[in-house]
Amino acid sequence: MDTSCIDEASAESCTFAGKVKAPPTPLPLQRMGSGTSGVYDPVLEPGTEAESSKKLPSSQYKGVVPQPNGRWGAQIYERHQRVWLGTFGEESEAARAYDVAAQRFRGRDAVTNFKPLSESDENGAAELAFLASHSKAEIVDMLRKHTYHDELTQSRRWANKFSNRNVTKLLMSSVGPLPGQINHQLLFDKVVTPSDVGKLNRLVVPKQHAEKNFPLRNENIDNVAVSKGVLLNFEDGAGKVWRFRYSYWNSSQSYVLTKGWSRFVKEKSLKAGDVVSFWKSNGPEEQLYIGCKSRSTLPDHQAVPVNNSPVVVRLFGVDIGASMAPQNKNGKRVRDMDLFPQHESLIKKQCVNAL
DNA sequence: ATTTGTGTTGAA
DNA sequence: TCAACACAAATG
Repeated sequence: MDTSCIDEASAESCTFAGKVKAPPTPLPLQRMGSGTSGVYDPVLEPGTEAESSKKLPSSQYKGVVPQPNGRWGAQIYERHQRVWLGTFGEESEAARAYDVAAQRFRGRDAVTNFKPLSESDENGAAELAFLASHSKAEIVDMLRKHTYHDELTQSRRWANKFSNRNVTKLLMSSVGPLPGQINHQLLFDKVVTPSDVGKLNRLVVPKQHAEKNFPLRNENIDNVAVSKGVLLNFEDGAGKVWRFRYSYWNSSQSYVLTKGWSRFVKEKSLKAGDVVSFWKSNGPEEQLYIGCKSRSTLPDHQAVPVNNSPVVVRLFGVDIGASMAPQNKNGKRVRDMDLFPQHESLIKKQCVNAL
Protein backbone atom coordinates (compact mmCIF):
# COMPACT_ATOMS: atom_id res chain seq x y z
CA MET A 1 0.00 0.00 0.00
CA ASP A 2 0.89 3.56 0.04
CA THR A 3 3.08 3.62 3.03
CA SER A 4 3.93 7.20 2.39
CA CYS A 5 0.67 8.30 3.88
CA ILE A 6 1.15 6.90 7.28
CA ASP A 7 0.83 9.87 9.49
CA GLU A 8 -1.09 13.06 9.70
CA ALA A 9 1.95 15.13 9.07
CA SER A 10 2.49 13.83 5.61
CA ALA A 11 -1.18 13.75 4.90
CA GLU A 12 -1.38 16.52 2.42
CA SER A 13 1.96 16.13 0.81
CA CYS A 14 1.48 12.44 0.26
CA THR A 15 -1.77 12.58 -1.53
CA PHE A 16 -0.35 11.00 -4.58
CA ALA A 17 3.25 10.89 -3.66
CA GLY A 18 5.40 8.03 -4.78
CA LYS A 19 2.62 6.79 -6.95
CA VAL A 20 2.91 9.17 -9.79
CA LYS A 21 1.31 7.38 -12.64
CA ALA A 22 3.73 8.24 -15.38
CA PRO A 23 1.56 9.56 -18.16
CA PRO A 24 -2.04 10.35 -17.27
CA THR A 25 -2.82 7.44 -19.48
CA PRO A 26 -4.90 8.48 -22.44
CA LEU A 27 -7.63 6.18 -21.35
CA PRO A 28 -10.48 5.20 -23.60
CA LEU A 29 -11.82 8.62 -22.89
CA GLN A 30 -15.46 9.23 -22.19
CA ARG A 31 -16.05 7.56 -18.92
CA MET A 32 -18.54 8.99 -16.55
CA GLY A 33 -18.39 8.95 -12.83
CA SER A 34 -21.36 8.62 -10.56
CA GLY A 35 -24.40 6.91 -11.83
CA THR A 36 -26.12 10.21 -12.14
CA SER A 37 -25.30 9.71 -15.75
CA GLY A 38 -28.59 9.66 -17.50
CA VAL A 39 -31.17 7.38 -16.04
CA TYR A 40 -30.34 4.24 -14.22
CA ASP A 41 -33.22 3.16 -12.11
CA PRO A 42 -36.12 3.06 -14.56
CA VAL A 43 -36.06 -0.14 -16.49
CA LEU A 44 -33.38 -2.44 -15.25
CA GLU A 45 -34.63 -3.64 -11.93
CA PRO A 46 -34.33 -6.51 -9.53
CA GLY A 47 -33.79 -9.89 -11.01
CA THR A 48 -34.26 -8.77 -14.56
CA GLU A 49 -30.80 -7.43 -15.25
CA ALA A 50 -29.90 -10.87 -16.36
CA GLU A 51 -29.76 -9.80 -19.95
CA SER A 52 -27.72 -6.73 -19.24
CA SER A 53 -24.12 -7.73 -18.84
CA LYS A 54 -23.47 -4.12 -19.53
CA LYS A 55 -24.43 -1.91 -16.66
CA LEU A 56 -24.27 -3.09 -13.14
CA PRO A 57 -27.19 -2.11 -11.00
CA SER A 58 -26.15 0.73 -8.75
CA SER A 59 -27.03 0.38 -5.13
CA GLN A 60 -29.60 2.34 -3.30
CA TYR A 61 -27.34 2.27 -0.29
CA LYS A 62 -24.50 4.52 0.62
CA GLY A 63 -21.09 2.91 0.51
CA VAL A 64 -22.36 -0.06 -1.44
CA VAL A 65 -21.16 -0.91 -4.92
CA PRO A 66 -22.19 -3.70 -7.24
CA GLN A 67 -19.83 -6.51 -8.09
CA PRO A 68 -19.62 -8.15 -11.49
CA ASN A 69 -20.89 -11.41 -10.10
CA GLY A 70 -24.04 -9.94 -8.65
CA ARG A 71 -22.72 -9.61 -5.18
CA TRP A 72 -22.20 -6.32 -3.36
CA GLY A 73 -19.12 -4.60 -2.13
CA ALA A 74 -18.94 -2.14 0.72
CA GLN A 75 -16.48 0.67 1.02
CA ILE A 76 -15.93 3.83 2.94
CA TYR A 77 -13.60 6.70 2.28
CA GLU A 78 -11.11 7.94 4.75
CA ARG A 79 -8.81 10.81 4.01
CA HIS A 80 -8.97 10.56 0.26
CA GLN A 81 -8.56 6.83 0.27
CA ARG A 82 -10.99 4.03 -0.11
CA VAL A 83 -11.14 1.43 2.60
CA TRP A 84 -12.63 -1.76 1.32
CA LEU A 85 -15.07 -3.38 3.70
CA GLY A 86 -15.59 -6.61 1.86
CA THR A 87 -18.15 -8.20 -0.40
CA PHE A 88 -21.56 -9.46 0.53
CA GLY A 89 -24.31 -11.49 -0.99
CA GLU A 90 -27.06 -9.17 0.09
CA GLU A 91 -27.13 -5.53 -0.73
CA SER A 92 -28.48 -4.71 2.71
CA GLU A 93 -25.75 -6.70 4.33
CA ALA A 94 -23.16 -4.59 2.60
CA ALA A 95 -25.09 -1.52 3.67
CA ARG A 96 -24.94 -2.62 7.28
CA ALA A 97 -21.23 -3.18 7.01
CA TYR A 98 -20.89 0.34 5.75
CA ASP A 99 -22.96 1.62 8.65
CA VAL A 100 -20.73 -0.07 11.16
CA ALA A 101 -17.62 1.35 9.59
CA ALA A 102 -19.15 4.77 9.28
CA GLN A 103 -19.98 4.89 12.94
CA ARG A 104 -16.56 3.72 13.95
CA PHE A 105 -14.79 6.07 11.56
CA ARG A 106 -16.97 9.10 11.88
CA GLY A 107 -18.66 8.90 15.20
CA ARG A 108 -22.24 9.30 16.27
CA ASP A 109 -23.25 11.77 13.66
CA ALA A 110 -22.17 9.61 10.76
CA VAL A 111 -24.63 9.30 7.94
CA THR A 112 -25.90 5.74 7.85
CA ASN A 113 -28.14 3.62 5.71
CA PHE A 114 -30.15 2.30 8.60
CA LYS A 115 -30.96 3.39 12.09
CA PRO A 116 -27.76 4.58 13.69
CA LEU A 117 -26.68 3.23 17.03
CA SER A 118 -28.04 5.08 19.97
CA GLU A 119 -26.47 5.26 23.38
CA SER A 120 -29.89 5.50 24.89
CA ASP A 121 -30.66 2.01 23.79
CA GLU A 122 -29.13 -0.83 25.75
CA ASN A 123 -27.78 -2.70 22.78
CA GLY A 124 -26.82 0.41 20.97
CA ALA A 125 -24.69 1.53 23.85
CA ALA A 126 -23.05 -1.85 24.05
CA GLU A 127 -22.22 -1.79 20.38
CA LEU A 128 -20.87 1.71 20.58
CA ALA A 129 -18.65 0.58 23.40
CA PHE A 130 -17.59 -2.36 21.33
CA LEU A 131 -16.71 -0.12 18.44
CA ALA A 132 -14.86 2.19 20.74
CA SER A 133 -12.76 -0.59 22.12
CA HIS A 134 -11.49 -1.72 18.74
CA SER A 135 -9.29 0.02 16.27
CA LYS A 136 -10.61 0.93 12.87
CA ALA A 137 -8.41 -1.74 11.39
CA GLU A 138 -9.90 -4.39 13.61
CA ILE A 139 -13.42 -3.37 12.80
CA VAL A 140 -12.68 -3.39 9.10
CA ASP A 141 -11.08 -6.77 9.42
CA MET A 142 -14.16 -8.13 11.14
CA LEU A 143 -16.41 -6.74 8.45
CA ARG A 144 -14.36 -8.17 5.66
CA LYS A 145 -14.35 -11.57 7.28
CA HIS A 146 -17.96 -11.32 8.28
CA THR A 147 -17.16 -11.92 11.90
CA TYR A 148 -18.35 -8.62 13.24
CA HIS A 149 -21.62 -9.89 14.56
CA ASP A 150 -20.04 -12.81 16.34
CA GLU A 151 -17.40 -10.72 17.94
CA LEU A 152 -19.93 -8.20 19.05
CA THR A 153 -22.06 -10.90 20.58
CA GLN A 154 -19.04 -12.34 22.29
CA SER A 155 -18.11 -9.01 23.77
CA ARG A 156 -21.56 -8.57 25.19
CA ARG A 157 -21.11 -11.76 27.08
CA TRP A 158 -18.54 -10.49 29.44
CA ALA A 159 -19.77 -6.96 29.34
CA ASN A 160 -22.94 -8.10 31.06
CA LYS A 161 -20.96 -8.85 34.12
CA PHE A 162 -20.29 -5.23 34.66
CA SER A 163 -22.51 -2.32 35.33
CA ASN A 164 -22.60 0.24 32.63
CA ARG A 165 -20.86 2.66 34.82
CA ASN A 166 -17.99 0.33 35.43
CA VAL A 167 -17.71 -0.53 31.81
CA THR A 168 -17.51 3.12 31.04
CA LYS A 169 -14.73 3.54 33.51
CA LEU A 170 -12.85 0.62 32.18
CA LEU A 171 -13.15 1.87 28.67
CA MET A 172 -11.92 5.22 29.71
CA SER A 173 -8.97 3.70 31.41
CA SER A 174 -8.00 2.00 28.23
CA VAL A 175 -8.79 4.32 25.44
CA GLY A 176 -10.18 7.45 26.92
CA PRO A 177 -13.71 8.69 26.55
CA LEU A 178 -13.62 8.84 22.81
CA PRO A 179 -14.37 12.43 22.09
CA GLY A 180 -17.79 12.98 20.69
CA GLN A 181 -18.45 9.40 19.96
CA ILE A 182 -19.62 7.58 22.98
CA ASN A 183 -20.93 8.62 26.33
CA HIS A 184 -18.66 11.53 26.85
CA GLN A 185 -18.33 14.68 24.97
CA LEU A 186 -14.95 16.21 24.53
CA LEU A 187 -14.95 19.76 25.78
CA PHE A 188 -11.45 20.57 24.71
CA ASP A 189 -7.82 19.54 24.71
CA LYS A 190 -4.88 21.57 25.76
CA VAL A 191 -1.26 20.97 25.02
CA VAL A 192 0.27 21.91 28.30
CA THR A 193 2.95 24.50 28.39
CA PRO A 194 6.09 24.40 30.48
CA SER A 195 4.51 26.73 32.99
CA ASP A 196 1.42 24.57 33.21
CA VAL A 197 3.56 21.80 34.56
CA GLY A 198 6.08 24.00 36.31
CA LYS A 199 6.33 25.68 39.65
CA LEU A 200 3.41 27.98 39.17
CA ASN A 201 1.15 25.13 40.14
CA ARG A 202 -1.56 26.15 37.85
CA LEU A 203 -3.03 25.32 34.47
CA VAL A 204 -4.16 28.12 32.25
CA VAL A 205 -7.47 27.20 30.73
CA PRO A 206 -7.77 28.75 27.29
CA LYS A 207 -10.21 31.58 27.70
CA GLN A 208 -12.40 30.47 24.87
CA HIS A 209 -12.91 27.05 26.39
CA ALA A 210 -13.10 28.30 29.93
CA GLU A 211 -15.92 30.66 29.26
CA LYS A 212 -17.80 28.14 27.23
CA ASN A 213 -17.38 25.11 29.43
CA PHE A 214 -16.60 26.27 32.91
CA PRO A 215 -18.84 29.21 33.61
CA LEU A 216 -17.62 31.14 36.57
CA ARG A 217 -20.10 33.35 38.24
CA ASN A 218 -18.43 36.67 38.31
CA GLU A 219 -20.15 39.11 40.54
CA ASN A 220 -19.54 42.55 39.27
CA ILE A 221 -18.87 44.73 42.21
CA ASP A 222 -18.24 48.33 41.47
CA ASN A 223 -17.32 47.57 37.91
CA VAL A 224 -14.70 45.17 39.04
CA ALA A 225 -15.15 41.55 38.20
CA VAL A 226 -14.69 39.65 41.36
CA SER A 227 -14.54 35.95 41.49
CA LYS A 228 -13.92 33.71 44.40
CA GLY A 229 -13.42 30.81 42.16
CA VAL A 230 -15.02 27.46 42.59
CA LEU A 231 -14.04 23.89 43.15
CA LEU A 232 -14.53 21.59 40.22
CA ASN A 233 -14.44 17.83 40.35
CA PHE A 234 -13.02 15.82 37.49
CA GLU A 235 -12.92 12.09 37.27
CA ASP A 236 -10.05 10.41 35.50
CA GLY A 237 -10.14 7.17 33.58
CA ALA A 238 -9.40 5.16 36.65
CA GLY A 239 -12.35 6.64 38.44
CA LYS A 240 -10.23 8.80 40.67
CA VAL A 241 -11.69 12.18 41.38
CA TRP A 242 -9.57 15.25 41.15
CA ARG A 243 -10.69 18.48 42.70
CA PHE A 244 -9.26 21.69 41.39
CA ARG A 245 -9.82 25.22 42.35
CA TYR A 246 -10.94 27.09 39.31
CA SER A 247 -10.80 30.85 39.14
CA TYR A 248 -10.03 33.90 37.15
CA TRP A 249 -6.84 35.79 37.62
CA ASN A 250 -7.31 39.43 37.00
CA SER A 251 -3.60 40.05 36.93
CA SER A 252 -3.12 37.93 33.89
CA GLN A 253 -6.68 38.02 32.74
CA SER A 254 -6.81 34.29 32.48
CA TYR A 255 -8.78 31.37 33.78
CA VAL A 256 -6.82 28.89 35.78
CA LEU A 257 -6.98 25.66 37.67
CA THR A 258 -4.90 26.09 40.78
CA LYS A 259 -5.22 24.21 44.04
CA GLY A 260 -4.96 20.52 43.31
CA TRP A 261 -3.43 20.93 39.90
CA SER A 262 0.14 20.27 40.93
CA ARG A 263 -0.81 16.93 42.37
CA PHE A 264 -2.34 15.94 39.09
CA VAL A 265 0.77 16.99 37.23
CA LYS A 266 2.90 14.98 39.56
CA GLU A 267 0.85 11.83 39.60
CA LYS A 268 0.41 11.76 35.85
CA SER A 269 3.98 12.77 35.25
CA LEU A 270 2.72 15.47 32.96
CA LYS A 271 5.34 17.00 30.73
CA ALA A 272 5.22 20.08 28.62
CA GLY A 273 3.78 19.10 25.29
CA ASP A 274 1.48 16.47 26.73
CA VAL A 275 -2.21 16.87 26.13
CA VAL A 276 -4.79 17.26 28.81
CA SER A 277 -8.35 16.61 27.78
CA PHE A 278 -11.58 17.55 29.43
CA TRP A 279 -14.84 15.77 28.87
CA LYS A 280 -18.29 15.89 30.31
CA SER A 281 -20.90 13.19 30.37
CA ASN A 282 -23.85 13.63 28.13
CA GLY A 283 -26.36 12.70 30.74
CA PRO A 284 -28.14 15.08 33.08
CA GLU A 285 -25.56 14.60 35.79
CA GLU A 286 -23.01 16.63 33.87
CA GLN A 287 -20.07 14.88 35.43
CA LEU A 288 -16.70 16.22 34.32
CA TYR A 289 -13.76 14.10 33.31
CA ILE A 290 -10.11 14.69 32.79
CA GLY A 291 -7.47 12.68 31.04
CA CYS A 292 -4.12 13.12 29.48
CA LYS A 293 -1.97 11.75 26.75
CA SER A 294 1.64 12.24 25.98
CA ARG A 295 2.39 14.34 22.98
CA SER A 296 -0.12 15.71 20.56
CA THR A 297 -3.57 14.37 20.13
CA LEU A 298 -3.61 11.01 18.54
CA PRO A 299 -5.65 11.17 15.39
CA ASP A 300 -7.54 8.13 16.39
CA HIS A 301 -7.23 6.90 19.91
CA GLN A 302 -6.94 3.53 18.23
CA ALA A 303 -5.95 0.33 19.76
CA VAL A 304 -4.01 1.25 22.77
CA PRO A 305 -0.37 0.61 22.14
CA VAL A 306 2.25 -0.94 24.27
CA ASN A 307 1.84 -0.19 27.90
CA ASN A 308 -1.70 -0.96 28.80
CA SER A 309 -2.71 -1.65 32.29
CA PRO A 310 -3.04 -5.40 32.55
CA VAL A 311 -6.64 -4.95 33.53
CA VAL A 312 -7.51 -3.59 30.16
CA VAL A 313 -5.73 -6.27 28.29
CA ARG A 314 -7.96 -8.86 29.85
CA LEU A 315 -11.04 -6.80 29.38
CA PHE A 316 -11.77 -7.19 25.77
CA GLY A 317 -10.72 -10.72 25.27
CA VAL A 318 -8.58 -9.49 22.49
CA ASP A 319 -5.10 -8.23 22.57
CA ILE A 320 -5.68 -4.57 22.25
CA GLY A 321 -2.09 -3.62 22.20
CA ALA A 322 -0.75 -5.91 19.55
CA SER A 323 -3.24 -5.81 16.75
CA MET A 324 -4.93 -9.15 16.51
CA ALA A 325 -3.03 -11.95 14.95
CA PRO A 326 -3.38 -11.91 11.20
CA GLN A 327 -5.72 -14.79 11.11
CA ASN A 328 -9.26 -15.27 12.15
CA LYS A 329 -11.16 -18.03 13.75
CA ASN A 330 -11.57 -19.70 10.43
CA GLY A 331 -7.88 -19.87 10.08
CA LYS A 332 -8.10 -17.99 6.87
CA ARG A 333 -5.28 -15.86 5.84
CA VAL A 334 -5.70 -12.23 6.39
CA ARG A 335 -4.22 -9.66 4.22
CA ASP A 336 -2.81 -7.81 7.06
CA MET A 337 -3.61 -4.41 8.21
CA ASP A 338 -1.01 -2.64 6.33
CA LEU A 339 -4.34 -1.57 5.04
CA PHE A 340 -4.54 1.85 6.39
CA PRO A 341 -1.15 2.51 7.74
CA GLN A 342 -2.48 5.18 10.00
CA HIS A 343 -0.48 5.95 13.01
CA GLU A 344 -1.56 3.38 15.43
CA SER A 345 1.84 2.74 16.77
CA LEU A 346 2.75 5.98 18.40
CA ILE A 347 4.23 5.27 21.70
CA LYS A 348 2.74 6.89 24.69
CA LYS A 349 4.13 7.43 28.09
CA GLN A 350 2.82 7.43 31.59
CA CYS A 351 -0.13 9.51 30.70
CA VAL A 352 -1.72 6.71 28.80
CA ASN A 353 -2.21 4.16 31.47
CA ALA A 354 -2.65 6.89 33.96
CA LEU A 355 -5.74 7.98 32.14
C1' DA B 1 -12.75 -20.25 -13.58
C1' DT B 2 -14.38 -16.96 -10.48
C1' DT B 3 -14.31 -13.45 -7.23
C1' DT B 4 -12.28 -9.81 -4.88
C1' DG B 5 -11.02 -5.42 -4.51
C1' DT B 6 -7.69 -1.99 -6.53
C1' DG B 7 -6.68 1.73 -10.06
C1' DT B 8 -8.79 5.55 -11.87
C1' DT B 9 -11.86 8.97 -13.16
C1' DG B 10 -15.81 12.25 -13.35
C1' DA B 11 -19.16 14.34 -10.55
C1' DA B 12 -20.85 16.30 -6.33
C1' DT C 1 -16.18 12.18 -0.74
C1' DC C 2 -18.35 8.89 -3.68
C1' DA C 3 -19.70 5.64 -6.89
C1' DA C 4 -19.00 3.69 -11.77
C1' DC C 5 -16.08 0.99 -14.60
C1' DA C 6 -12.33 -1.86 -16.14
C1' DC C 7 -9.45 -5.26 -15.12
C1' DA C 8 -5.43 -7.25 -12.52
C1' DA C 9 -4.48 -9.79 -8.40
C1' DA C 10 -6.13 -13.23 -5.41
C1' DT C 11 -8.60 -17.52 -4.64
C1' DG C 12 -10.62 -21.91 -5.23
